Amino acid sequence: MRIGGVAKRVSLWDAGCPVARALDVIGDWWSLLIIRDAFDGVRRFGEFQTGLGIAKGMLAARLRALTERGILETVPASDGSAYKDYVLTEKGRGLFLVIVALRQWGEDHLYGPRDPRSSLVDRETGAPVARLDLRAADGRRLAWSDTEVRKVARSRTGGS
Amino acid sequence: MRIGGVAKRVSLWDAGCPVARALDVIGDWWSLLIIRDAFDGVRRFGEFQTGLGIAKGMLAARLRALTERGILETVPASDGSAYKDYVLTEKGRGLFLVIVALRQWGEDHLYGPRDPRSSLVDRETGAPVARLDLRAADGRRLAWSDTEVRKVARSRTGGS
DNA sequence: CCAATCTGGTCCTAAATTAGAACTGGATCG
DNA sequence: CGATCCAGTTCTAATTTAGGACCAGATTGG
Repeated sequence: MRIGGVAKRVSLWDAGCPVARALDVIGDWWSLLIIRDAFDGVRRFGEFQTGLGIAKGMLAARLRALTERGILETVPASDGSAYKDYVLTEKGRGLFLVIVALRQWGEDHLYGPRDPRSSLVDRETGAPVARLDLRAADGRRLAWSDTEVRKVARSRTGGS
Repeated sequence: MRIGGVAKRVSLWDAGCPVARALDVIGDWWSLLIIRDAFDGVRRFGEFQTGLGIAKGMLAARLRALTERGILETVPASDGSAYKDYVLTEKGRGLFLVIVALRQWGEDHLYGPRDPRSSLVDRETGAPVARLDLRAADGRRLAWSDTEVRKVARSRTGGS
């Protein structure tokens, strides 16, 4: 007997691991790109749609999900029209360093020295921002091998 | 006439934006969780499979893709058996700060004060690591609104 | 050495998700 | 007021995912 599985996407929410839970919220193909555009000042449905090249149905579903999860909120359009803007909440703005970390990794490992790419700069000086680094509570720089995940209770869904 | 679309997943690779290109490589549902587990010392197929609760077919496909993309590599099993281990390459280890940024955001916004969760600590002192922060080249702390993405040439695929 | 079990996959099927295009209804513009 | 724009919704087809069954080597136990 050979019955097919149920393809319902698994949820990562019930994990003791904040990484898993974060990915449950923003770990799909489009959410972080929408959020990236929101950081760049994109606010309107149509702007997201043409900028990303995403299907309208997907975009509508993602904007709805991100709004329900408190990452975006809708406000009256800033141009005075009857439409609405999608803007980041405080929680959504908290994702800035996730975007920056992705950007720096991409710059380091996915482009050749001459490949054209955008760059994140200090608005005041125009110079590229510094690299992120991990530090101990007392300020010492830490490599990944200097750290470990302290596990909590028993959780069946995630290692860390 | 009403024909359905082709559902082939779009590629983000051809973007001038390092964020988009990074997500093209590790932006799916499972890759970052596999990488997270690899940082925690998981090396064997079966360990990933039972730890993540992922279907074996998906896991095999993801490990293959991550290996092809130079994020993981296979080495002879460390226990001397004829099997092989999956370990992070230098490129893969570069994703550590992405995981840390996701973790810190999750800790801040997805858990209540008493919800049990794992924690990343300095191995030497056992104290939680410091929060990531963004700095200018000269060391000034920067908020997201102090930065901007400087766009490059014309790229039709991504805003930043 | 042989059988049972374990490991690391592949293959198949059903269900869910995605892409793309058509359609719709209200807002705006001329 | 008619044409057009904006922001979706709806529909269909293709792809992806989840979950078992299945299978070939490696390992273990007797």
